[in-house]
Amino acid sequence: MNTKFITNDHEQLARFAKALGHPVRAYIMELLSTQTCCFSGDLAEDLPIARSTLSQHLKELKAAGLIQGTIEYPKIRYCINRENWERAKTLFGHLLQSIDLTNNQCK
Amino acid sequence: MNTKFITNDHEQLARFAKALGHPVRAYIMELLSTQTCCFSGDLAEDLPIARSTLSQHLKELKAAGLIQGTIEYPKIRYCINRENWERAKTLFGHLLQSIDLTNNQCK
DNA sequence: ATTATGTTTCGTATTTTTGCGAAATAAGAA
DNA sequence: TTCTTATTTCGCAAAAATACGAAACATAAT
Repeated sequence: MNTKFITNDHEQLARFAKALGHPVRAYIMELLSTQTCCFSGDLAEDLPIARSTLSQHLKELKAAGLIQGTIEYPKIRYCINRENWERAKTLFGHLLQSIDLTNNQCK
Repeated sequence: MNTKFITNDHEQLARFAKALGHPVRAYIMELLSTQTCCFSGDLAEDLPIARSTLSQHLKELKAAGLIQGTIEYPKIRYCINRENWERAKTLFGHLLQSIDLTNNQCK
């Protein structure tokens, strides 16, 4: 996108939103909100998808910057990327809260 | 998705997130956070995309329940869908805030 | 050196998304 | 009735997302 109206913030928000835009990925992020870390294998036991598919979802979350992985052979420990999560929090928070619905109603 | 782990909330969050997962749609929602309503034609003048493409983005936001349109010939007035926006606020808010990053760090 | 383990990458198929221009639509104005 | 206006729907093409199984990978254990 190249316009003076669509800003980097819009692009970044869209990138984060897109990453959360699949039930499996939403589930993973929610799981990481209740426990500090997780492993691909544990997720695979809960989810009705192939391990290779799960791996791709993790890859996408990582590409969007929402998670990061550290190798602990033979496993890989995934956890939230703090810095980017704060950014997502700010961007979503701004959008969601700024709308004062009491004053924002089409009659 | 059909698993006891992925809930309706995950599905709904993903649906909202997916709708926000494009710069143009993120822009539109942000615009609707600063002004009560907008018209497709006004958006079209700001955005570097075809009107038919813009129309599809509006259609998707509508399908996700984030906006609604009321006809005012020859225009259509778009505004936020209050009820669903509250739901989105709750779902995103829950996910984003629940993560206490001070206690959620992989060493 | 071989095997075992947890995970990813590769190759491929299917579906969905994104985008455009042309045509259709619906109602008000002339 | 015909024209104008704002927007959508249609038909299509190109790109991206989703999914799978098979093969590859990297290291630790045997």
